[in-house]
Amino acid sequence: MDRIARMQRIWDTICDIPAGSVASYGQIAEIAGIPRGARQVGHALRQLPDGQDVPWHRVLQVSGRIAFAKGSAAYKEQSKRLMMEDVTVIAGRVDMRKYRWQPDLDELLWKPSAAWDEE
DNA sequence: CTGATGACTATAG
DNA sequence: CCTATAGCCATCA
Repeated sequence: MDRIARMQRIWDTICDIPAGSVASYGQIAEIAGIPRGARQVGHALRQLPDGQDVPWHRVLQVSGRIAFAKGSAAYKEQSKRLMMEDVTVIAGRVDMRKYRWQPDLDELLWKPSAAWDEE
């Protein structure tokens, strides 16, 4: 799997996160078929071109914290977007137990590109 | 090839 | 809860 395909799968997986839910970098990596690829998810998002419909703001650290430095422009933007989806953000933190995305088997089967077709 | 880096994570104190 | 450490792994100089 080359660099482009990996990015594409990461973006595709993030696009599956429903509004009002969030996921961690590691969770996205795992679903995209890249175990221990949390940093690669961050890397793919860093390269994300503007004007794309990828809901990058729904991706948080496993602790529920926003990955950007508190007060930075990106931090504010992400916080704002989450609030717009009725996700409560307190001091840059989200309650993962409440908002964490939990795709069921059907949802995964519906998008085979994600979980098992790695070759 | 080697070492540094980073939108990460798990663990220990 | 926070910091420090140690793994992690694709990229890049």
